[in-house]
Amino acid sequence: MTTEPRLEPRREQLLNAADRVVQREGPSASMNAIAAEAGITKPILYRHFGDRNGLIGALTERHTAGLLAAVRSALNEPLERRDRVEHVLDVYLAAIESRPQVYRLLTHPEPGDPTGAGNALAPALRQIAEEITRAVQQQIDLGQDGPLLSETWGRSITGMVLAAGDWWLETRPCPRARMVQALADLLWGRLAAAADLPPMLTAPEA
Amino acid sequence: MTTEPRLEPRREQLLNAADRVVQREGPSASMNAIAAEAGITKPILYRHFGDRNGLIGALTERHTAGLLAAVRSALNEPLERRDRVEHVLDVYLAAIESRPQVYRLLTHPEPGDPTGAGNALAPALRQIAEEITRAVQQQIDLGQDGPLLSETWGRSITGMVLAAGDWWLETRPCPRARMVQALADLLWGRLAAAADLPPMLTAPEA
DNA sequence: ACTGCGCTGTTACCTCCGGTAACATGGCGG
DNA sequence: CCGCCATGTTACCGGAGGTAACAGCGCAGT
Repeated sequence: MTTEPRLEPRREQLLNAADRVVQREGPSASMNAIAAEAGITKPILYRHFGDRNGLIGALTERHTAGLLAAVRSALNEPLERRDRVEHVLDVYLAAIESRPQVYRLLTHPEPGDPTGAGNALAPALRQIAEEITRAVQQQIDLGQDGPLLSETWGRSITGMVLAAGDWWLETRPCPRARMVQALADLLWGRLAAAADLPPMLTAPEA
Repeated sequence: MTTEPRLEPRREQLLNAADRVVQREGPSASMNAIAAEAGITKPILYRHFGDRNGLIGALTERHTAGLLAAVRSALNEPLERRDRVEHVLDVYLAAIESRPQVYRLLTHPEPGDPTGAGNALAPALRQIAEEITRAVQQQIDLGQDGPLLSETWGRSITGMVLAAGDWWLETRPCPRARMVQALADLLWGRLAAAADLPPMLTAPEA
């Protein structure tokens, strides 16, 4: 995105090394470890990327493109609305399932930057949220509240799928298709539509 | 929760100091800074709390109780379902609004612990998620999929409100009541029910 | 052929952090 | 008077991110 790969080959090699280390050790890999994997020492890394945030930023930018493109394309698939939503959910879950370590990096980077933090959504996820917002705005008629609702919902849906996806990856409580159904059902208001259950008595042991 | 306050007064004093520092400097405050605020030096902190995670853990436990109790009570309010949900949302947003730094600590702690991380939901939020799960299970008839759906939805709703709440707190795009409406509308399937918008043509500039 | 420049690389160091070891002090019940 | 226990200290360790200073190498330009 920022520069063509062919123009900065050394940078690409270093990013490849960093990628390998992060796959192996997680996003908290040290700069020393990355430098060692690349067969060099720290100062070179800093020359190329400025600081740690620059490195992991460049690393995430690489992978963000793919996920973002997949989600965007899913959002514009010519399907019935419910099928489209299910498709988007499935694409996201399939992505985090196929390469968990990569997407852990995108979804849960080490904050590091104390300025303006306190945000649940990492940059890659913010981009996804914006994509959802845009899609909602373009495809659905929400009246005059459209802008506020679509902005809110973009972030909300992203946070929802993020939390659900993390939990699903960790505990694998069900196959992917069922998870997609559960999330789509929630968005389709099944929580609101389902019948009441009789209130629990104080002693249900009888 | 773990110990009565009166039994360990020193510990409470230290936690008070830590609290002050975290309010002032955010969750990444150093142990030295906390010790200095308490008028002592590091080793005493480590004697009382073991390590940094112990300290911030004790600190979060303190505040978690209040938020959790508020949410739980809201979940059991005898209202119509929509009103109850709105009430829960409002309680949560009011809480993070009233003391943002405190709830930033609960919702976005410094990970620190590399084992088993990669989870979007901090401990306090996991407890909220469980509370929602329990409420859904007790109050709503979801058929035989109940357990899976309620577990999924508990996490999902928590993640959704977390992301939306963070964004709302940061940018304040609307008053709280409107935010509550936007979120409740999403849960009530308005995304599914709203009318289609005509597909954008390739050149809408004409 | 020499010079300058830009890129690659190194060693050695700084500061700050979480965490620990070793030692000193003071109150208090037996 | 004696332990004992909690309180407190200074001084240190290893490792993190980050930087300064220096060294080689290839390759233009004159």
